[in-house]
Amino acid sequence: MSSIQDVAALAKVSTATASRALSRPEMVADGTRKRVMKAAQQLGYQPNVLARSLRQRETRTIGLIVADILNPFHALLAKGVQDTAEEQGYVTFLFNSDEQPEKEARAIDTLRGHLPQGLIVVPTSGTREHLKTLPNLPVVELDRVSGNPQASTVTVDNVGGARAATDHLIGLGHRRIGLIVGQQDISTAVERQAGYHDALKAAGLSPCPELMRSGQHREDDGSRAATELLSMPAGQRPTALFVGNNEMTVGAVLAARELGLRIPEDLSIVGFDDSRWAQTMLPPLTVIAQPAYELGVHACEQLFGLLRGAGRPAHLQLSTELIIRHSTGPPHRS
Amino acid sequence: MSSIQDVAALAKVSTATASRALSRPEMVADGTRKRVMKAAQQLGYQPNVLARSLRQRETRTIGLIVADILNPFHALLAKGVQDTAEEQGYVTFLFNSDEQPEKEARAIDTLRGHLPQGLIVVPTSGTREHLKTLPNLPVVELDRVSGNPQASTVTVDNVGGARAATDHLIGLGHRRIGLIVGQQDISTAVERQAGYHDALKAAGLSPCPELMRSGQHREDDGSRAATELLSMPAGQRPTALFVGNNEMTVGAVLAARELGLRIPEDLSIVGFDDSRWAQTMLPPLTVIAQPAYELGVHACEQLFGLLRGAGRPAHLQLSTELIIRHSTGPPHRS
DNA sequence: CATCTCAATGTAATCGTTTGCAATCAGTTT
DNA sequence: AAACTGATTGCAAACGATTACATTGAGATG
Repeated sequence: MSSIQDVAALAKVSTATASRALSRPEMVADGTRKRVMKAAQQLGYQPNVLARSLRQRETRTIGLIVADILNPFHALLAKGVQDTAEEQGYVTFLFNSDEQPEKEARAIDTLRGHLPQGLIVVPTSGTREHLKTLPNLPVVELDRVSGNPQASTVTVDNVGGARAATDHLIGLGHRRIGLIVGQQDISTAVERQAGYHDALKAAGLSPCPELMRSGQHREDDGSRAATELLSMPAGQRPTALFVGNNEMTVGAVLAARELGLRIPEDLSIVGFDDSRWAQTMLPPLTVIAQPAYELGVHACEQLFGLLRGAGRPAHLQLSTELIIRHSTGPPHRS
Repeated sequence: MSSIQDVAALAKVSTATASRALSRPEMVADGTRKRVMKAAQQLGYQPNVLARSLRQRETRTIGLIVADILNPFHALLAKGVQDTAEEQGYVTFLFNSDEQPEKEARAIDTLRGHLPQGLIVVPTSGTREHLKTLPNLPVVELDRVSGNPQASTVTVDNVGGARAATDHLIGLGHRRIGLIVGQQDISTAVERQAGYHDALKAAGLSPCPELMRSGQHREDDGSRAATELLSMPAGQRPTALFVGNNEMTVGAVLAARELGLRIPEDLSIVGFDDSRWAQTMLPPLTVIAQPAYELGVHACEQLFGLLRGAGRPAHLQLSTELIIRHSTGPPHRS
């Protein structure tokens, strides 16, 4: 790799002038600038980002930690962030916490040494604690919130979404509606459960703990929870399920199939988060859709706001949309 | 952020000693080492990777460019690479080419300035050209090959996989077997087409151009191609399809449904690449499964081999596996 | 006791940029 | 002609680490 020294030598100027010719063209005489440009071109010169960042104390990188890159929702978040960052000339360091606080801690530690100028994180239960090692870094929490008062947040209206899902089921005539959500230490699970509660109460139904399950976010937790709920005796078994995230929804659908329940005749299902899987499964799934890519974009924009010195943390909430497909219908008489 | 200067000052030693205490403990007296360690601890010292890399001319980072992070296959590749790199203390810069050579060129340019020690890339048609700007960088091509003689490659046995898929269909009694693959400038598409050819020839069937379609890798290209093939008059219409990648397979399945064809009664389908979607669609899809995560792991290991100076490029080919589910069956008499 | 050895530490150069400050020089202005 | 201006350019100091080389001093050796 050729350095700016080489360029300067070839153009017969000092490194200072070479540097200025490339990054502050207006400070340099026309002829000189052209000579330097040409030299740079000839040598295929590419500035060494490390040296530049070191000197300028500005790396033009941001960190991004998602909880599960294999989950299409998170992949979309990541793409939204990364595309937006790139537009602004920023490079994204992408890490995966795999929902494990320890892995997240490691990612944060690694990140620290690379001096990102900001961090976007889909928090786990450990995030609030881990972020204390980065006291002055602008942080945006994405999709979930950790309770850290310093951080900006970009989320969806989980309560409203869950409420809409549950209302939809109630409107179809369901009275025993099961709930399956993720871990109780993740904000989205709690909020979606709250929306479910609200809807039941508003309809004069009393939330019943036996119909509610929570677990990890994984497919098999969803499948286990659904199997439990659906194995209840006929009169007590829920006639509909609201499942709080896409992975668990897959599990729930498979469990229902396993038990020979027809959807929607024997069981209605609403999932949270749309996906191609939801669109193409049979029957196509009724869902609460989230603007995943836009969440990522907005998180990144929020972060750039903070970088430009928009002092106080902001909280942006996007809305969700109920998409009615064919996995929901009136309950079977039983 | 505190620097090694701060640590040195607090421990009352020179920066040289502080540095040694932290990275070459054996060179430093016990007592001093402890003092330095403690000081580092107290200040929450984290070495500045930029400065270190600049001095050591070794960044401990690698670049990874995948073609489509939203495609679960690529997400798995990425995870395999990243997990493996992390184990070795390397950080991965992940970029997305979105199958566009220009985006890939930009990614490579950005990467250059960050001085990665190696690059893993899922090539597009432009890769061979773009890599010329990085003449001395160890490169591993993943999943596809660009024809660059410098690069190591980690791929699957596409010819064999496609042959197995086609043989399976032939074995079931199909004679008019349609082929849908990606762009002809991507090695995997070409190889899978070759495998399909081989199988037909070996069975004494003559490959028929009207039954073969290629397009971009996207779902709608698959759907368009399938619609064309399946709209042929009854006697000419293929009774089975072999589709060369996961995205296009989705499109093909949806097109078949759209046309009211039952799978596998009216149409058998074999896809390339297994996925959750393939497992859970109805009926579950017969596929050629690829070890996606392992591909990523091996690519990373190959790269580390090159970094440690294993001079010549190596070529690793993993095998695929035919998984017979329920999307394939004997042809309907017609 | 002089000398040698070797472990422990310090001094200062280095990596490749950017940038504050000083120097140069041509063209005005007085 | 002296002094001033302002546009170009160069010199050298940073940024924060690592490391070649020099220094120190304590114990071993003759």
